[in-house]
Amino acid sequence: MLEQDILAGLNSSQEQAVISKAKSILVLAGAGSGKTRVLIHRIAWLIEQSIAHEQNILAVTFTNKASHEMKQRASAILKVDLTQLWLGTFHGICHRMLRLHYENAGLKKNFQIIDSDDQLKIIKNIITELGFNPEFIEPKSVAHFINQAKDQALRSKDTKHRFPHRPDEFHDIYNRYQAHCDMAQLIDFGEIILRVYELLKNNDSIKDFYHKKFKHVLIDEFQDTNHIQYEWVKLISGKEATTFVVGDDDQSIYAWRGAKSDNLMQFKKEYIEPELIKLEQNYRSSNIILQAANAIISNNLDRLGKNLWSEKPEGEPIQLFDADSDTQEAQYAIETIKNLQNKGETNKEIAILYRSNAQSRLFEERLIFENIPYRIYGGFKFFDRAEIKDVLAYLRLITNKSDNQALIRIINYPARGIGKKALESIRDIAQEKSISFWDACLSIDQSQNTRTSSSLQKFIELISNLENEIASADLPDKIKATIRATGIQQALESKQEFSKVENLFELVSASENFRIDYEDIDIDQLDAFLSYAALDNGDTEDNDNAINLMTIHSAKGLEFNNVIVVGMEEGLFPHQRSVQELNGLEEERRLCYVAITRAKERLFLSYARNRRIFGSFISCIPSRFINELPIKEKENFISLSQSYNKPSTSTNTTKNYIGKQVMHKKFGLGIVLTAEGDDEHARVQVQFAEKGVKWLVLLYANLEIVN
DNA sequence: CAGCGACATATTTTT
DNA sequence: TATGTCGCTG
Repeated sequence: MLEQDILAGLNSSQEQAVISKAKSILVLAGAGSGKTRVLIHRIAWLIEQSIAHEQNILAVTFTNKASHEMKQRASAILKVDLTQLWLGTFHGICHRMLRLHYENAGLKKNFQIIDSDDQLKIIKNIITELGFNPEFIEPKSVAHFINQAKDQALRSKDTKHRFPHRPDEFHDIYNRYQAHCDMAQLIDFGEIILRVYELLKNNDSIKDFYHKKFKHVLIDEFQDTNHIQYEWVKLISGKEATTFVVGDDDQSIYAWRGAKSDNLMQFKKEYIEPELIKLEQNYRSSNIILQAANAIISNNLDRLGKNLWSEKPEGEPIQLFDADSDTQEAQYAIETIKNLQNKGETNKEIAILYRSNAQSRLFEERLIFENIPYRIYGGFKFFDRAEIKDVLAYLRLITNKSDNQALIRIINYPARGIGKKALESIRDIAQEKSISFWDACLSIDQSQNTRTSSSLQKFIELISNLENEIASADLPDKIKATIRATGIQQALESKQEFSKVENLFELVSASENFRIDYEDIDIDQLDAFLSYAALDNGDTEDNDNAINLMTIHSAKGLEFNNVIVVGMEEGLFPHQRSVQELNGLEEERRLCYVAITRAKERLFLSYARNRRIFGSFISCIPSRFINELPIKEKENFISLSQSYNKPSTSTNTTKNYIGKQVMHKKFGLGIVLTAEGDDEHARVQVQFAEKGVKWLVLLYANLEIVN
């Protein structure tokens, strides 16, 4: 492989980033500017030029998808299998480190990862145990509190003075929750990072090991890192390491989850003279689309500043559709799709993007009606399906008898006569003797001779026999045996739930394809698979040619020839609740920026004047983001509107004002937000550009409709 | 212990 | 509207 091949086709900024020899490098990469490419090519460059061996490189992403893609593309360029390269998600990398140093991290070899579902269940149990009222101490708030604390590297002993406004119960539950997880050898998502953070902080020899190992640390989507991830990056990079971070503050859309795009600035301040490289040439979108994106995002004040440009032609105008109703909007989307199909566009190059999941329904209905294949992203994850979790719970219990959560899940599924009462007494015994639920089961079994105890006896035998049976079997056989011996398959079949049975066999084939990536880890195949199930959503690349439906959040990182952004209305997008949050509006605007920049060739925007929300119709006004578009340049936009229901003329006139731009002699230019009343009582609420929001009686106000 | 009706609840969710 | 959770009853 020649040097030119790795650098071929890169623009000068991209090349600068790829070959930079600075100690710390901050790449501000605009949407569609080839950021993934730069990361991949830099890894290839470092290896190819023998600047670093692959085992001396650490590359971190946020999603499994991104890390898979990077690994694949990097090894394609180098034409080698990059087995020694540490490339993965924050959680994947940290999990690997915990497996390597489990003892130093205070864990046993068979520790397991729990998802947010399990976490919530444990918290609920603890709230009940402590006798708190879940009406006041909401399990979800507590979960959020705990996760937030862990994201800031805070243990329960620290939270009391850091969050003094929180009720004492929160701190107590956190304390108890962590004790429970430690006992059961379970770690939640936040814990994966926190444990490694503490491990590196407190164990110099392990830290030194990684400082010697990793000479190049590369982080993707840096704007999405939270506090502890940022600190983790600092900890794992030694004095000799080069730190290379890539991010885009304009695409920070996870601030509500604790992501701090400020970390980009922080990096600039904290690292010694980082080389700042901006990737501003966009290769993705037509110029008209790019100009629209730039216009939107320029309304944000909190920006590092970047101006995307493109050598691409203007391209096709953006279509703006003014729909009477949400159903008409759906109809519009379908017509648009059909037109695109007639132009030869394939379905997988068409996406419908919306702000919230509930909006997908109408589009689905129309697509089904028209027999157009579609795919919804971000819905159910394979490993989250109940039947899958049931099978895995059996295996979790077998591999780790102190996993109470797993036991609770399956002790009576399929039903075997161990009800609530029996479980209560198990819980009591476990609490009293400070033992696991499993050990509690064993102790009950010995002491009594009742109906429940014979059911328990059978349960214990089932688990023990299964454990023996699969002890030396390979992974797929372990799963097959579990499906069969536990009666899960039978239970589903008798309920005619055949698609769930199919999923069970999909689980078997998932295990057949599973292999442990890490040779350096001494880990049981089953433990590895269970962790994989917790950390990977099991999404498989599917190649069927279907229309893509997803939220804007899940569209980040993707691109399509044709993008239809629907529901561009005040209250929906920007979402009502975000407008009230601190900096919420700017995040919504970034979301809008992300939505627009997904489009390569054609962009369609639509809003509905009336929408059914929670059962009742409400009237809506177009999103402020529509007004922020450079619509004056008419040739760049096609505005479409169809009125099926002609508004009646004399009465009911206020409705015609909603959303319109109006001119008032005293107050100047404004936009009508809502209206009420008829005839001489008709009033409108106007948001004036300079004078704020006012209610005006139409009869006297002398409003002039501008557009 | 399953099944039903009452009741609240209703952004976004990389791991 | 639609979905999930809770508590009571058969």
